[in-house]
Amino acid sequence: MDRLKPTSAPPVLRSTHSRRARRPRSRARCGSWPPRGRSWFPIRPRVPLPRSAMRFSHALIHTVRETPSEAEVVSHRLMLRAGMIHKVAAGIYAYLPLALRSLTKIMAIVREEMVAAGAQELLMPAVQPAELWQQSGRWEQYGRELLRLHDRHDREFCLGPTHEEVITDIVRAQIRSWRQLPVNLFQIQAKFRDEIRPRFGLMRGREFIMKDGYSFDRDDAGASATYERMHAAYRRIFARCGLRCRPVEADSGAIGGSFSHEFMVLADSGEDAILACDTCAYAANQEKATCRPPAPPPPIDGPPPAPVATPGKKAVEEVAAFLHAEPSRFIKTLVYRAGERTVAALVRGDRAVNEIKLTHALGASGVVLASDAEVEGATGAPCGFVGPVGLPAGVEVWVDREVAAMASAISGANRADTHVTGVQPGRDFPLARVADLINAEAGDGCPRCAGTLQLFRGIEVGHVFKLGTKYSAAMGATFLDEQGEKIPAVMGCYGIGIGRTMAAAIEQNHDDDGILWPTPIAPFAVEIVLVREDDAASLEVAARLEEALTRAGHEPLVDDRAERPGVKFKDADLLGLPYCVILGPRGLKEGKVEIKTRATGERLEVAVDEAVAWLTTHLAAT
RNA sequence: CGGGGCGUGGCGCAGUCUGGUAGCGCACCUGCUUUGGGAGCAGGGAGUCGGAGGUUCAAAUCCUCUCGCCCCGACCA
Repeated sequence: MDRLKPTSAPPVLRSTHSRRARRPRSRARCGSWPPRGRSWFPIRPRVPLPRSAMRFSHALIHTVRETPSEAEVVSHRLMLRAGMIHKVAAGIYAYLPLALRSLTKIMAIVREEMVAAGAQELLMPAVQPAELWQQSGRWEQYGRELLRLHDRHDREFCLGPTHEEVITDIVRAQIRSWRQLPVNLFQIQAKFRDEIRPRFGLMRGREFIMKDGYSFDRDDAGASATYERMHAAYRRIFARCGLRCRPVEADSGAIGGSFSHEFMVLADSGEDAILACDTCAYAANQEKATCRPPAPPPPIDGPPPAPVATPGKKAVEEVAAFLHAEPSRFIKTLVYRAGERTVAALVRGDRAVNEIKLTHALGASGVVLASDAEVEGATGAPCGFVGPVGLPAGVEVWVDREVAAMASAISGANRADTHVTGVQPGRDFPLARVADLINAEAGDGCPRCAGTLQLFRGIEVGHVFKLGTKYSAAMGATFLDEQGEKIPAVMGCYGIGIGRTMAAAIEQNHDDDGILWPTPIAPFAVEIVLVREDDAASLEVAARLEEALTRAGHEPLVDDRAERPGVKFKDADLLGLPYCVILGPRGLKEGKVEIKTRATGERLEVAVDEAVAWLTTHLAAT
């Protein structure tokens, strides 16, 4: 501020913040006036560009050349470099103007499709009373991910990680009769989940913007129809956002329920593993995916199990190498604690236990791998030498389907430094509890057809659940049916991570230079690079183009900064708007501008007067 | 919560082992030159070295405690 000495230019003359524009182009041209020091005699452009959000020189867009060290994935890195987001705390971000423009477009698409599919928008509070969560039973179930607060009267609240409780509270107060159903309600709002480890920028934040929708139907058939309608709407939403995405069958997780699909954007940086058939449409999250069940074993009648010394060999790999046998010939016995129960899970030596499947099989709320001491206490054998033959009665034995189908296997002997060979499931230990307990892997057979499963990584951008009556029954969201009978509504719930969708779009659409925005969700449609922003003729054309494009509904961003052209080109590539109009004295001499298509790098020269029409045609096509 | 790492101008880092003038690059400000793919020269502003104790004549540096952030794992959208 103290720099504004009498010699500096009066503010009124700062028609633009362009450094060059507010000082004489050339000292020589001005002779020796002013004699020395700062110029107070700026040349104004003939067509001054007023301050505007669409002028780079005044927009809050601060690009950086260096990659911030915290960014691990490309979307995070590019969003930081392009000045789209600002971290306020771990997993908590401010959305700067550029990001918000894109988010707003995604939200508009979501709204359109949700409304078209029969849903109504509402807005619920972010802060929710503990009471509602106690009614659904989730106050206890939901762990520390639920951020709990106390108000000044010491009453308990939480920050909403999701809104089943509140929506059910609303509907039970509003809905009395079957005539009012079905209803389908959604909101777009900031959610808060106190993630153990937020990471990857907007991909897994603690606060995040989510579209969450909830449907209430009279019966299961109605709920299924709504589910299908939402499923279809989601496909349209993600397609319109320019995402290549695939619905996969999913585990319904803590929200509870019976049937669910996740919408996965395929990306190497994805946190979820997906198995998809190479032949049919089967695709599922690895948490849920099954593979083709094994063929029943040929009947054999081998000798009884024989102990074999395996000193110090604990891991399957070690024992397998020691005995010169394939890991797939082993039975791996993993001891879990599920509440008060002690469970032995038997899987083939080359397989990994899927704890979610095990939890479901047990009907438990969760399982934890037992500690070494617990293992030894329960089985009498040190960890690494536990096996199914001769386990104490207190241990509940669960057998994977593949193990049940093994003709003869090697397992721990329940004695230190010893394994047994020739173990025959069914003969040497009971097959009372058999289930699918393993992670399906790439190369496994498809459960639906003769195809083979392949492994992909994906980012979950949307999730649809059929909830059933879990919340409506617990919280009394009932209505009277045609027979005058009071029954709970059948619910569904439908989420879309808005910020995550934007991040996923960048994951899927970028190159070494920056983002390649899909047109429908690009913050602006076109960037006009003023090669020489101090050139009056260029400014005049830029102003005309900007106005015409705006009138045509195209939202241009004009880079009028007093930077060298190279800087502007690099930033244009980084921001990645679909089209870039390069406007400089060189082309203007022939009445032309250059239009660059960001995604392909194609450039062509068009007459100034044709640029708007060209862009209109091409923007409409994408 | 377990394991690992990092906190030094807005950003990226050096300096810490071996205590002694806080430094570099980018960004920012000023001037001049330059101007179609991240310019050059000159000048300048900006840092309680995450915080609190302690040791010492002297602490970014050594010790103790604490807070924050990042990565791997378990958890989850």
